[in-house]
Amino acid sequence: MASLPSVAVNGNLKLDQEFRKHPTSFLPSERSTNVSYQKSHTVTTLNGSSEPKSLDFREALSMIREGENVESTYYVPVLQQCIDKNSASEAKIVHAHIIKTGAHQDLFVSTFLVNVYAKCGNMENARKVFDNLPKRNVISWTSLMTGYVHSSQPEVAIHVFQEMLEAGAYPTNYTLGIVLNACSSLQSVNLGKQLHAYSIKYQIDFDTSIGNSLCSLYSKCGSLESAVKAFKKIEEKNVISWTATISACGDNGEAVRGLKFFTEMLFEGIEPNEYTLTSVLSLCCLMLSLDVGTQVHSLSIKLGYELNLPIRNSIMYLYLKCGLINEARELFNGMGAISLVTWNAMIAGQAQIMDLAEDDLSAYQSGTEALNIFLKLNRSGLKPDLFTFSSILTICSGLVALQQGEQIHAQTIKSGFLSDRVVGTALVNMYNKCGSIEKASKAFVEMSTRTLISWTTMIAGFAQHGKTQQALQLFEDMRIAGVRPNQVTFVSVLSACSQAGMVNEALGFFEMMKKDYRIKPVLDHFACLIDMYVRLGRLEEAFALVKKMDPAPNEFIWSILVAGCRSHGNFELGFYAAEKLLELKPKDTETYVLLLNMYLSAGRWKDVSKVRKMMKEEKLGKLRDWSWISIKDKVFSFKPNDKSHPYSADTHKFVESLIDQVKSLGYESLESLEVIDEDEEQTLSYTAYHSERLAIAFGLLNAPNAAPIRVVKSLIMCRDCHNFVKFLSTLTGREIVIRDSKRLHKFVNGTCSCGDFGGHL
DNA sequence: CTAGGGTTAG
Repeated sequence: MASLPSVAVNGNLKLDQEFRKHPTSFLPSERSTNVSYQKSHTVTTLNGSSEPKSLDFREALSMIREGENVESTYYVPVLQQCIDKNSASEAKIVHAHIIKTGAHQDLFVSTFLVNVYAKCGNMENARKVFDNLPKRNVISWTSLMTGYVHSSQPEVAIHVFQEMLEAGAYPTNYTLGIVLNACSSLQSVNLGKQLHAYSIKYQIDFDTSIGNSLCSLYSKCGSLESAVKAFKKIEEKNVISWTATISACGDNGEAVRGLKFFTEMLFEGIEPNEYTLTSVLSLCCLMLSLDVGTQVHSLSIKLGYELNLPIRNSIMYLYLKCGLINEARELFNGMGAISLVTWNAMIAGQAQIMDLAEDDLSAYQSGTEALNIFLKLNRSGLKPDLFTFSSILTICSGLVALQQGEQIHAQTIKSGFLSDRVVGTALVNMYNKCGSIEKASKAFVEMSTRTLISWTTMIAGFAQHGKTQQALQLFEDMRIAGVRPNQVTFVSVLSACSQAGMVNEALGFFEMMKKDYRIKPVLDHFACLIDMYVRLGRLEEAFALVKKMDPAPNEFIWSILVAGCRSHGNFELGFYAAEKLLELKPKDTETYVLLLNMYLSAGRWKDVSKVRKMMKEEKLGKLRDWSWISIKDKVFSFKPNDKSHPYSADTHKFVESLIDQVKSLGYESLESLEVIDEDEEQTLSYTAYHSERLAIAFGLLNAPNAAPIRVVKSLIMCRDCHNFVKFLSTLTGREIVIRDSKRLHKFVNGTCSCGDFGGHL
């Protein structure tokens, strides 16, 4: 198929001229004759009864003998079976038989054959048969288009539509529905709107199949209101109409509204089918509502869908989203037949759990679990698809598992899924999160097309790596490319400015966001600005902004201030902020640790012991210092002063010797005031064996020479360790990447990408 | 008409 002129997708099809030739094709009478053609064609079966009988297709074929008086309709039930079984290979056998008996001369049979190949996804054969048709009619055109839409070639479908109009064929309501579906896949609102306009003009916008397609078209293009309008216009709403509307709400994040439609539908006495139920379950995922999910589950069992795979997949995913890992796993193990979607849901669910995990240990566990599932999937014989790859790359990002990530990168190239924009973006993010900005930008540059999220990811990557100029340049490039930044993009842009202390630029972008893009600032934007002032020690300005900001400051904002005031020694403001923090986030370990550190810094020892006592009384959990490093395929984890490993003696000794060596470069160990681990009731913890030091030392001893060291840490790095690692990077000439609970640190030659911000260290 | 995917911040 020749490449499609771009005008067909984005521009004007000159529908008016084409349709004006045949305006009557939209009239209901015309429509019904078209539709009835297919349905009224009587199915005469071999035994003469008018009831179609279920037969094995080979058996059926053997009864149609060459040379005998072949009725073309003999083939109908046989071909129908191919469709039901979705078997293109069986269709080929029947096709061969048809040619032998000469039945391919029959227009009805060959038209049906186009439909069979299209439905079974063999578009080459569908097109071949179509091209050899003695005569084309609306059914063969529409069958061909349906096939292209279902085999993810919507642009070809639209091209076929164009051909059809040029050939002077009459589109039916069903044809228009299919073209609208193609528009949805292409996100081509323009063409969709043209078709909509014509359906209004010829007064068929109330038609069920057109309305259904319009509803999902507008939904996919992000316009829920238009989708609902299209739905309301439909005179005879069927299950599909309701389902389309419910999933439109889900796709646009309005789960509650979707549920309302669902209850309304039940009230109207329309029975939901498997599609409806899966859509409703995905609403439950959005709302994290296990409660509603369980009710829907019971309803689906009542309606006979207990063993339905899509529904089971949805339930399993819901369990994972709600953190019920064991229930999900039980369901997973108990499922006889599973599909790729099942695997994907399992992997994506782990990514979700990882994201929501309270502590790094459980995040790490679900990450490794996901990697295991991915391995099993690869062994199962099924081929991972674009969904699998984007999820598993996200898992690698979370684990800072560069080696696995690189292997998967290779796999995406081989399988061809790297061309997918979401997979490409996930890859860029993986390299970002693993501290490999060069590979990230290479992956970004190599993408053939990019989405807003791709640009944002790359900008964030530069920002995280302290490459402010590149981040801002890319932001310009993005605007020049005509991509409209969103709220998230501006968070990254502002944080880039914040790191570099570029106050005027930051304020400029903040104004640009509000005025030029009409994006309402959210807490995150203010957090960046406040963070910027705090870094520069301009606490008064930070406070001024906090006072007048809208929305009102949350606990994050206050904790930035507390930490900032402490590191700049402004205790008066610091205690004020701490009070606010305590109001918003009481009974929280992190809050108390911040407070404790502040008292320690201020030398208020009585308050220190008071806070400690309170922490005990409140039975607050402890912050656990924990780091891990992955070397080849194995992961090694470290606790502070960890003596549990068989190799720990060597590692400890090595840390001591490293400390001695960096001292000659000018390192002085600070007395750390941070309370990292309360396990041993120490007043001040001994920083020499903070977990990341052990992990780094272990990496230096065991990873290949000159390879970068990558460590993940469960807490924020303390100032002393941060300083230590800077010296270490000079000493060893190695790149050391540490991702702590707040940010990424990439140490090269004595400097860190985080810009040495002391506020939270 | 259906289930599963990518971005930010402290």
